[in-house]
Order: sequence, then structure tokens, then C-alpha cells
Amino acid sequence: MKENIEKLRGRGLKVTPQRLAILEIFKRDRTHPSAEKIYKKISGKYPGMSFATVYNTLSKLVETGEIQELDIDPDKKRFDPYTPMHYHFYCKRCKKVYDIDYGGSFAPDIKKIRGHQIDSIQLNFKGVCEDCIHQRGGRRP
Amino acid sequence: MKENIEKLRGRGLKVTPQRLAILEIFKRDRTHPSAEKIYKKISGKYPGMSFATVYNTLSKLVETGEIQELDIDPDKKRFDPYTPMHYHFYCKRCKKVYDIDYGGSFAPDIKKIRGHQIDSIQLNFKGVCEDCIHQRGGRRP
DNA sequence: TTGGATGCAAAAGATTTGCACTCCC
DNA sequence: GGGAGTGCAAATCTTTTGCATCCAA
Repeated sequence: MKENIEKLRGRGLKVTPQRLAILEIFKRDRTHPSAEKIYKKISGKYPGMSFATVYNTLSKLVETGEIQELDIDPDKKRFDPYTPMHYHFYCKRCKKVYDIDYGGSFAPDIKKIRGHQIDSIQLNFKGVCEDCIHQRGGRRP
Repeated sequence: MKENIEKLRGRGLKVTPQRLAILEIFKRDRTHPSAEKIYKKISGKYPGMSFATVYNTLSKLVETGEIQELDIDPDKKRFDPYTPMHYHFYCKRCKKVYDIDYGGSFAPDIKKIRGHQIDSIQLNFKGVCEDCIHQRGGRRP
């Protein structure tokens, strides 16, 4: 709790119960949830949370670098609160996003390419995840 | 022309004027166009092309591997007919997508990670492109 | 001939916006 | 007190779908 308050203050954002609830979700949820999933999780326990606030807060958190927006799910935006360098695997069948730890196999510290200023890098793998391959119930999103 | 006909036949797809028009666009357009941009370009010269057909054809071309769907523009899907291994840079300001040639700096030939079957890999860089940095009219999408 | 393609318009999703109200600092 | 944040609903934008018609093989 205190931790989340500090995160917001540190980013220059006002502390509100809605924002704390969203950060709390991220602390437990490593599934790279979409805005809708976050909204549903919260509105279950915390009535009086609107879509607008979820989107609003998420974009503030992305802007300030507290979380990252992933471009990996072709259907919707996914969000990741885990900021150390790592990659992602997206299962086309169950739509789960897995973290892939950074193995140091390429140079992610590039700051410029051909005159373009680089702010972020995403390495995305797509395919079928182990659970889905073995049909262990990983098939449903 | 003949080239495009062969591409479709080779993929087991029926040859229609609409599909040829779309392939023709890709032959000239290296801007990684979205479905809407393709639709607009064609409906200018070729009235009687519907959105449905554009989406339909694009998904067939993606399914068969003739083109690639990029997850790099947070707003919409972009398509790339250039299939050799390469990466992409997305300018947050002008929304252009640039090809970045593959320099062999990491191993893109992985077929499996932790039991997950890998079908495709995308390495995406995001930031501000050279034109936008120097405000050479690259700012408008 | 015949199943795949197309066109149209409506529908479905995801995300954004306008605006009045609220409450954090 | 003031401005950022919130809630609600409507709007926007992208993509999908249903279905009748059409046409390439």
C-alpha cells in the first residue's frame, strides 16, 4: 500500500483510491492484463470505477514510465508493470503473454539507429505455448 | 502483374482484380500501410472495393505468409510485404514505420523457448525518427 | 457448376472524449 | 481554492460479420 503511494508520488501523480487499486492489481497480476481485464477485476470488489479512469490512469502510468504498454496482442493493448529488460512470448491460441527473461543475447542498450532516437525496444515472440501444445487447458483465453 | 498472379496462385488463392490491386499497392508502398490506407489508395482509382474485401484479402495474405502483420503501431495493424528477416522502427511522432535491416546481432532462428513453439519474431524499436528530430516535415502522419 | 470472393451495411470491440462533479494537495 | 482526477455516456475508430450476389476455375 505504502509502496503504491510512493510510486504515485514519485511520478508526480495524485494519490487516489482508484489509482491505488490499479497498482494493487499489477502487484499480483503477471498476466499482462488489458485495460478491460483490469476494469473487470476492480469493479468486482470496488464498485464505482469507470473505464475512463482505467484508461486515464494507465496512460499516465505509461507516460511516466511506471508501467509499459506492450504491442504484442493484435487485438488490444496489454500492460506490464515489470520494468527490467525482458522479452515476451504471445500464444496465438490462448492469448497468454509470457515473460521471457533477458539472456543478454543482443544489445538492448542502443540509443540511436540511423539517426532515429530510440526510446524503447520490444522483442516479441509469437507461436503456441507449451500448455496449448499439450492441450493442458491452456487453450482458452 | 504476372508476378502478382503467380503469387496468388502459388498460395492457392483465387485471382481477382481486387487482390491484384492490393498486391500492386504493396509493390510500390514501403510505408507499412494499414488496412484503411490500402482501402483509400485503391478506392481512389478503383471504385467498387469494399473494406470487407481489403480485410479479407489481408488476412488471407497473412495466413499464407505472403505478407506479415506488424504489431508495432499501437493504434492499428500495419502490413509488410517484405519478408526477409528485418526489424522495424516506429516513430511516435509521425507514426511512420521504418525498415531496419537485420544485422545478425541476435539469433532469430530459435524455434523453441521454454517449451513454447515459436512461429515468428518481431523486434521493434520505438522513438522519434530522424526527420521528426530535425522537424523536416516528418511530423505529420 | 459451384465454392470461394465480393459488397454493403450493420455490429462488435477497444479506446477516447466532453462535461459536470469531486476531492487531493 | 484550484486544478487534477473521476464518472457517465456518447462518440470515434478499427475490425469483424451476415448475407445475398457474383465470378474464377
